[in-house]
Amino acid sequence: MKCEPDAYTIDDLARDRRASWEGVRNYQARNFMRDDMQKGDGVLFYASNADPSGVTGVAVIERAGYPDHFAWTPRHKYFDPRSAPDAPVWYMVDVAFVERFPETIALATLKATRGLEAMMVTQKGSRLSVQPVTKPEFDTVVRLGRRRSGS
DNA sequence: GCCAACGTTGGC
DNA sequence: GCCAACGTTGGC
Repeated sequence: MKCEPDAYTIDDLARDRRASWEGVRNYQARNFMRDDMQKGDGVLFYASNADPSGVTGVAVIERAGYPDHFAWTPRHKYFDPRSAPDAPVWYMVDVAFVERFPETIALATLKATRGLEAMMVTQKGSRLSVQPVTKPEFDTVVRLGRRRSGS
């Protein structure tokens, strides 16, 4: 799951311990949250538009997809008149903090790592803010994150 | 700040 | 339903 550091970081999540992931306004990303993400699923926290951009830590799905009520909150920045309580258009999940990597695993590192060639985020033009990750990919990235800590 | 890639909108 | 115009994302 991607987020720009200006908006939210893994450190923010470490402090808050839990956060709702509202504001996703892309249908494909919504479908992943609404249909596929289950409580207990691992999450790679990705800082986009960062220096460097990359995976900064791990979270876990704390609550599976549910309607993004900010979409029907007038004057909220995520308001969308197409969505309504009886016919929600947008969905969100809740995530909980798991761990923060000592160093960002930069996108360039992900691209250079064997086993991540097919990972969505390493593909050109990969803009989706919520992307599926396979178990082997997840494990490979977590291993990278921990290796850099010397642990 | 540039700009390629991509998604969405809307005229026809 | 096509597709040009436009807006956004996000790496660099």
